[in-house]
Amino acid sequence: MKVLDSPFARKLSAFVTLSEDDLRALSDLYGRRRKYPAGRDMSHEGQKNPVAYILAEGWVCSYKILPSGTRQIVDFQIPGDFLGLRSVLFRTSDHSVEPITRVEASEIIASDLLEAFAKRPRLAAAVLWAASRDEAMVVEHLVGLGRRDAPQRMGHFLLELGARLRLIGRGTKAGFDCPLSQYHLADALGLSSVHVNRVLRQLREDGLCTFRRGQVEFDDYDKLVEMAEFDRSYLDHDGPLLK
Amino acid sequence: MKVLDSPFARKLSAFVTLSEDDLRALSDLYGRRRKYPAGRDMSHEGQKNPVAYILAEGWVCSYKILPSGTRQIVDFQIPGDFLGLRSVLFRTSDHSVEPITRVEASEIIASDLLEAFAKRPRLAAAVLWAASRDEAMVVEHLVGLGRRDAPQRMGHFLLELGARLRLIGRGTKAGFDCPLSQYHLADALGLSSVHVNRVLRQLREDGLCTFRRGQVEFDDYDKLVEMAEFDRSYLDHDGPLLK
DNA sequence: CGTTTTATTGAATAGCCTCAATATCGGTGG
DNA sequence: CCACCGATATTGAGGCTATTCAATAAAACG
Repeated sequence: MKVLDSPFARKLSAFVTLSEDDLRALSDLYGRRRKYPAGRDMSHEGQKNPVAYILAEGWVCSYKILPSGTRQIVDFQIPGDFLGLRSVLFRTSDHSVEPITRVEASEIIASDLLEAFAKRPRLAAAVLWAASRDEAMVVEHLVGLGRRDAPQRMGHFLLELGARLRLIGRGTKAGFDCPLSQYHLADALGLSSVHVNRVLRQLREDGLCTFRRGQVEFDDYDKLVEMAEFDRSYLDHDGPLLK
Repeated sequence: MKVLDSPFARKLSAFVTLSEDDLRALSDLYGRRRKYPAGRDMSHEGQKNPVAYILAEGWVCSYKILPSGTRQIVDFQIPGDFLGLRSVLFRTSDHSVEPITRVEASEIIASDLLEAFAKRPRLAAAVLWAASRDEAMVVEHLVGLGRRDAPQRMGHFLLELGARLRLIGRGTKAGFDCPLSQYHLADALGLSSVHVNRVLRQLREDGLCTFRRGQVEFDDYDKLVEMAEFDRSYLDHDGPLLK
């Protein structure tokens, strides 16, 4: 019953009711499991091999590099997340993917995926739900970059991560383990790493949360939610319409 | 042969070869055509009626309002663009939609769409391509907010709009008609309207482009491309894999 | 342990914002 | 057709946020 308890299954089950058969179909999907070392890119912008994965273990980020050399991280993937779902449907991936920790990922064969969708509509619905949630997160990220100041952005980001991790049993309202460096935070939040450091200090001194040595602690969860104007409804919207 | 020359068909045809039959199936999709006045929202955040449209005429924007009252525009839709494709698949739309000009849009019935997809895979592929391009634009927008300064952001934005409009025959390398106010630009680019004004002046004085009285003129297209580091490859990536 | 990466802090600066005032545009009704 | 009005655009002054440069400290790694 390993699959039933995989991060992927846990995440989906939280929003779409999946039968035993659905979950079994899911497990059949999993192809070869591969490991990737931290740091070396798994795929590059413009690359042309349509492969998708489900992250089983570890964290990765998707990013773009600008001509000036600066980097913008678009999103992070944690265990249970899809990786490159879009690049299965389209030839080129338009961003690069870097593993932040050592990563284990199960390859998904595009044709298998489509077949499983045809046979098990609830599974298809669940995966589409996940894809839609990912898109909602990107939109929320965009809104934050455009209209939130640094402390709010940071708070919002940590709260979102926390909520995602709780869903797969890797975090609580008290906090979570986080392998991100301040450079990662800077590149995700559109800030300089220096300022990230200052903002983290601010949050710590204000008794909102503490990020130290790979560990995020929510010192006052509710106050942080209020300060960051974190409204998690975009994360747990209803599942797709099932007829 | 009206459909063959609709903005939507023009856009799709530029990247996926569509047969006469494909285009006819497309035209059958179009439901009632509706008009909406400028200014009043077509749909609100959290609304629960899954309707999708294809924009036939006019401009709209999708945005989110923060608790503080500020607004972040996520993207603009121009003739030929899909509207609310996601809200057909999911119950709630997570953003609001405001028509910028008077708008004409054709309602798309969700079930019709899925039916047409089953019968005409190339059409499905084309629509998926369009959806993927939209997502790529959102990502590029995010990158701009995170890592580009105001003049670059503005230049990039105008160039992208120009490229999109050219695709539907509403613009050239010389410029295009643009109904956006400086407030729209500000809310899209994450700037204050005051600063938008200054940036536009800067671009004008530098001989890059002129935005005045609803008209964008590219005074030196190549120089603007260089200054904004505009790489349009995300806009015209290959069509989807067709077996 | 030495070496590299990551974190921390200070000082000076640049970019963008807010507030506020004025000008211009576009439409509307007399 | 003109006078008026609200919406949009323009410009200045001053302030705050986040940046860059630079130097040091602390962890992490082999």
